[in-house]
Amino acid sequence: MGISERKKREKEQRKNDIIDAAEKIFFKKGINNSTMDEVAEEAELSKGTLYLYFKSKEEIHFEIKTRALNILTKMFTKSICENKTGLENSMRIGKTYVDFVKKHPNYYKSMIYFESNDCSTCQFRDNCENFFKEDNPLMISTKTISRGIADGSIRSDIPANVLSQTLWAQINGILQFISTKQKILEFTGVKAEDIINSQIEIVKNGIKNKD
Amino acid sequence: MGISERKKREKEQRKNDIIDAAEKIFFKKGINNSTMDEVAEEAELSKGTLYLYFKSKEEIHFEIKTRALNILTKMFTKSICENKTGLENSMRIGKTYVDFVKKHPNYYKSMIYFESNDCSTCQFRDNCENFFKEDNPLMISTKTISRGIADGSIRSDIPANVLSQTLWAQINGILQFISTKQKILEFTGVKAEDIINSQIEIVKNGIKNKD
DNA sequence: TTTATAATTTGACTGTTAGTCATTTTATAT
DNA sequence: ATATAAAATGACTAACAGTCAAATTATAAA
Repeated sequence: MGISERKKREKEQRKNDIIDAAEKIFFKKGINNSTMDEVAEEAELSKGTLYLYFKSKEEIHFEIKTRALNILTKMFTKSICENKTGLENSMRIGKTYVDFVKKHPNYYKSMIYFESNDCSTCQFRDNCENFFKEDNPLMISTKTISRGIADGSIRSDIPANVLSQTLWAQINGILQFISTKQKILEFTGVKAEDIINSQIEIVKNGIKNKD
Repeated sequence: MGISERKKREKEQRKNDIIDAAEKIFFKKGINNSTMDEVAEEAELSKGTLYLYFKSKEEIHFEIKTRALNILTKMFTKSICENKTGLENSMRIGKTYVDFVKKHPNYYKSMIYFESNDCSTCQFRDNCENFFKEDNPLMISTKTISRGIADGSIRSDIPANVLSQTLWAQINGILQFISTKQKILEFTGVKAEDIINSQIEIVKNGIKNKD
């Protein structure tokens, strides 16, 4: 039946409209200074309606984070060149993540917002949930590293998934530092760029194969 | 005059008692599920009194974070051996941080709680404030790396403060990953220990001098 | 077209909690 | 014993996430 299909589509559309509205508000004022009433007004809906589509404010924010991860996943995928080594592609992925943060600082913020809660205590949905889907940044990184080990460009004494998670954790730490500790950078006269370059240097030397 | 000195001492003592009480409550239930009324009850004071000693709930939490950083600073200081190379001491510092997280998981959580807000938008006090004091973990790390560059154990092409901040950011990322992404570890069959060892391997190879 | 039914939306309302402040209690000085 | 200053109180306010009975709108049937 065509009507129920249309309704489903409309429902999905409305969900997206709400996320759009929330994005505008959250990105402008920060999630903690944004109210559901403001989101409702931006979406031209009543507050009650928001709760027909989402269980909570946090869930809306989770959806924004999911958008962020989807963008990042696509960028990772694009950054891989088939004719380059695994090591080179791994480095390219890292640089792509840096580009992502520069290009989408608000999406990045929505990602790190969740990082302070551990998944075991998360209320409604899982902090890690997005990483059990087939396509996600960590998975892409792991595959790339596997290829790097296979093609001999990356050291083989650390399993690909361990190495991948280590690098993922590292780069997250680096990006979080740069994004949240501008004052330390200023105070010590260090440029974000310096940290990035230093990170690249360390990783390159740290993971390359030395046969 | 003895009385005003005693009063100052008592005031300091009371502040500490309040932080103690808040610690008990926050560590048991998590800061977001703890109320100021609960803290007041634990401290055997009225809620109003809490606000004579602290401007806000967040400020109390900030004090807990400061305690955490003080403990970590002491542990870092202790872990340094004068008769070891700068490289060895840098690695020891990293391992000490891991020990800290194992020994004081709640203090560690109180540290990462602040990491999602960037300093520029912080309301009352600065996310980075603790790092402008003479003694702090990052400063100790920088000094150690400087010595490592001087004694020839650490590569000299990256300035000590840049390298130090890079490693600090890295290890924070690693520890945050391990603390908050247990489900990913489980799902992929990776042990926290594996990540740590992998990190150690990468850093050692990444920063050692190769004359 | 009219009426009945189902789906969707509304916004006033509730409960919770951070933070305030006029009043009371306690400590010090005279 | 009295006056004054310091410290503590807890009832109160404001803000806001989330709810739900009632109203509105869309679809189906007569």
